[in-house]
Amino acid sequence: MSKGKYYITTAITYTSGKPHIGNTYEAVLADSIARFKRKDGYDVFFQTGTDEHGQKIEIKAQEAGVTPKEYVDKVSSSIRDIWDMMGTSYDKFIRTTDDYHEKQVQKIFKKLYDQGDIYKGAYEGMYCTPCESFWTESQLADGKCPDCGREVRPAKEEAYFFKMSKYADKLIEHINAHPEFIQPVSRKNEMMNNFLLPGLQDLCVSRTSFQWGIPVDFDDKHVVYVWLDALTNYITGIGYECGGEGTEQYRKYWPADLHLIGKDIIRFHTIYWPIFLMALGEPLPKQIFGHPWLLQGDGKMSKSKGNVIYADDLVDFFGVDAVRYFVLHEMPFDNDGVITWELMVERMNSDLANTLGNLVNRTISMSNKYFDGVICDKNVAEPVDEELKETAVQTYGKVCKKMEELRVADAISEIFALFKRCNKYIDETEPWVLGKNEDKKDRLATVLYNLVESISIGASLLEPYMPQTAGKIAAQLNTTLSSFEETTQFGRYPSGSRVTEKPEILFARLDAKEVTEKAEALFAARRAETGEKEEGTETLEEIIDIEKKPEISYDDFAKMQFQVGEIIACEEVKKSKKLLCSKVRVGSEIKQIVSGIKQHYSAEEMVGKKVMVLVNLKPATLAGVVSEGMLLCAEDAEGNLALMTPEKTMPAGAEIC
RNA sequence: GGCGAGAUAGCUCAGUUGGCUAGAGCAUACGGUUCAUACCCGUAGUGUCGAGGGUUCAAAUCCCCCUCUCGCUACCA
Repeated sequence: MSKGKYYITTAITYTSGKPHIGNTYEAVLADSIARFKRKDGYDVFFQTGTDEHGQKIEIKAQEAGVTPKEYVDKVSSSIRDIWDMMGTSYDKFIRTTDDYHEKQVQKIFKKLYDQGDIYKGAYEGMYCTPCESFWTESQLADGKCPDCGREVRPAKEEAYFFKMSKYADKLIEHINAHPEFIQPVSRKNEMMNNFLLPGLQDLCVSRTSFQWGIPVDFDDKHVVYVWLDALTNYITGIGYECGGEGTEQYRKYWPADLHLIGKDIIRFHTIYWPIFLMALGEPLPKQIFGHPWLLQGDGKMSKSKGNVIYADDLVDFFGVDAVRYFVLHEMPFDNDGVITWELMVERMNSDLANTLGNLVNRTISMSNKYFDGVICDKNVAEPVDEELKETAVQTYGKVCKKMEELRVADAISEIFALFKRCNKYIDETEPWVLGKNEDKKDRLATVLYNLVESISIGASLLEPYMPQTAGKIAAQLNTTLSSFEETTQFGRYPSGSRVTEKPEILFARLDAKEVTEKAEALFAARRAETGEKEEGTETLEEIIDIEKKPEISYDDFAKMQFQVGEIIACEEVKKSKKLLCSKVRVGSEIKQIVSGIKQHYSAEEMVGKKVMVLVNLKPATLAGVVSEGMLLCAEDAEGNLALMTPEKTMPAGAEIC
């Protein structure tokens, strides 16, 4: 009976805050695949969960005045609530703070250390004691400190590293031998060309800069790097035991058949994760699919704009299944999808309300009108019936084919093609004409039977994607949903059954303008709310935390000379995407300074600005152009830059101290 | 700068190994119908298939070059 096991995972969601619709999309996509496979006869295990360690969470908890654990408990359960609301049928919701997970991660770390794959090394390579600075190999000048020219030595700041290079060749081989391993294939090239072929750097797999992580049990100053922690959830969640056989469940389900992840974390899943597994001697997952993103159409989503769309907003407006339909349908295979309120309404009206909802409604209405709701197959067939029946019984095969390639949107379209065919069938058979002629009663009954049966088949196929709706349709038709196998036979609907008297509207038509206005009001309210909070607590917008650097002495600071500079000319650096070359007057001197800010400032608008310049920086050549200093900028979390300018008018050359 | 993807109807996109008047959905217009949630069915479209050149009996499809967009990556003092 069973077609075998199928283990599918989503990425685990980071518990730093409420997930937006993009995260939810992944859960719904995985869910529809899991439900499809389950119904298709596979023994499915679907795992999702939350990733709960790291510095960001430590800081967020501190801000909120709670312990990290209290913080993640709250966020994790809210994420789980959203997944539940969306009807995701996960078999396991793992949290990286679960004790069995933490224990296994510690064991894994120890094992890798004992077998020499993880070694204790120095972070950032070279250290110059007088300057108290770390330098990477590439920063060194003739093997010496670029600052003072003195000898450097390996750093004292210790950290654990993983020997990535040891397994690189094996991984390259594997990827080449299994073209389906990384999906979509375009991602495969990126990984190969940018990381694997040039040679992998060893990965630092421990941190000492914060506490909120899994401690390295034999060296408790260190916590395990979040990715090593997070990735292993895929095995710990189903019972992996380091150094042992693992549970029966583990032996049954591993390796995973599909890791569904966002395209932004492909690198971790296609390089680091397989290498960790190789080191552990475990088989590699069969496929990693980096899905595209769901973007908001009108400008980027941001909390400060107050226009972030959350799953529960959409559910309030449209209902769970409509949202599931939308995210699944609107997401193409390898391009990013767009979400706007207008598009939501359009899909809602044309596909859900008109094509599907109205079809069910009109069919039931006619059944009630002509036969008091009793559906009987009188077997008065006509040639037109054949085409409908054929479409109905063949849909499963078409859906299946699309699902094999993970083309979920296309699979759903196939089902809707059946519903459209039903509408056409009504037009062809003209039941209202048959209804006027007593001799045609039996023909009319047959037509309605065919319709009800076709709709039942469609609903059964729709179940993995829109489970609630499928159930509602079946209930209105007073039947139960069929297995996939059964949808390939026409005529399973029990003749003589009675459909509901009063069909409930499945999807109400919506007015785009009203919805947009309502959404705008919601956002305005939200902005007002965050605005109040800002005033009340003095926390403005988003705060950003960056990695802390070691304390420096005043002498260190005094070495740097900052002055106000006036930009008197500026042009683009031809060969570069990001560089602008400015002529900056600093006192009586004119310096040429190259800066990576082309994406934020045009050459024209640079001219005339008074900016903060680090003037005594050693000159360097960038993209073939000499740069004799540095323009200072502030940078936000998205990488937007703002030049630092004096708050009052100051002459070029004024010292900044 | 390196690697890669893409540019097709107003919009979102399909077009397998080059082959007959280039397609689908939505939106638009017109016609039909009335069971139904002003719904459904049909018809009609418009396209220099990004620009230019080449191979071929034949190119949206292959080759060259150009422009633009996007992704990853490097640089971003």
